[in-house]
Amino acid sequence: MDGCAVKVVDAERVAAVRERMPAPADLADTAEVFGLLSDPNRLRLLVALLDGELCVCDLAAVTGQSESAASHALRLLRAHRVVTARRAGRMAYYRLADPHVRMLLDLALAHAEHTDLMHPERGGEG
Amino acid sequence: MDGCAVKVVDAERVAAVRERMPAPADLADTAEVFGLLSDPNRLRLLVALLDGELCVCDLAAVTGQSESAASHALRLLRAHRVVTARRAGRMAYYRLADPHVRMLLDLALAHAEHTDLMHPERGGEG
DNA sequence: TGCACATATGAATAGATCTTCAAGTGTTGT
DNA sequence: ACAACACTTGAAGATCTATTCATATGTGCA
Repeated sequence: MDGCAVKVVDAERVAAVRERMPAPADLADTAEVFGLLSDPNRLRLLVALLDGELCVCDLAAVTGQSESAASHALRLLRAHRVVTARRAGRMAYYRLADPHVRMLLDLALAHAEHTDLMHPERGGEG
Repeated sequence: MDGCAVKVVDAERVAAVRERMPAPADLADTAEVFGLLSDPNRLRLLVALLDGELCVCDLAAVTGQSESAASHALRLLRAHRVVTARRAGRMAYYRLADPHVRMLLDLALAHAEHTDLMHPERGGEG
């Protein structure tokens, strides 16, 4: 149960916190989801999809990246089941597949905008 | 208003979605926060701090990394105001500084564990 | 069939990130 | 002052990630 090579000050606290630590798999999974949201272009893609589905070329246009880049990003998101694709002829319409990611996006963006209002000095985009 | 080099299928939708797209600075900021949460070790650090403050060596012990690695990670988190440090003699006690990050963590972890219960086949840890 | 289109994919390069090791800062106790 | 301690920092190397260009897949239309 203990294989840690560093010293400990408050052994009791450490043990308690370790107890409550989620399973490594859950942590890894969560970190991966956050990782998917950590790229501005992917984030733009997902925000664009909050309103509903869009095809790849429109997603590329909205997010200002090449279709190839968008496709690569969507592929990643698809692999992690964050989005799903619906094919209609030669078009592919993507939509958000994960309500949990939607919540994360809503929460994070609301706070970003809110924080921006409260602390405009931290950076802005004139 | 339009400097995009790719073609568009549904110009109206594209324009509308562009309207609703948050400011680049907000997007960048949000992506950065997600990026901070996208590393398993940093995530562990933050989860450990959900209960309250801890010193660096205990954080290192809880998260199973070297003190150096923990310190580097905490430095990053501090730089982005996700955690703050309180100094007490030669110890440094870190705590979560950003309620918004706390919400993100709660939400994401709850979902990870929940999803794990519902879809255990996606991966598990003995 | 053949061509144009919408998307997908692969390979390669450039850039970012994480971990480690070594050394630095400031504090406590003798 | 000195040494042990808790933490911080810098630099280097290994690994990951993102973007681009070229090409592939598959659809629709003439």
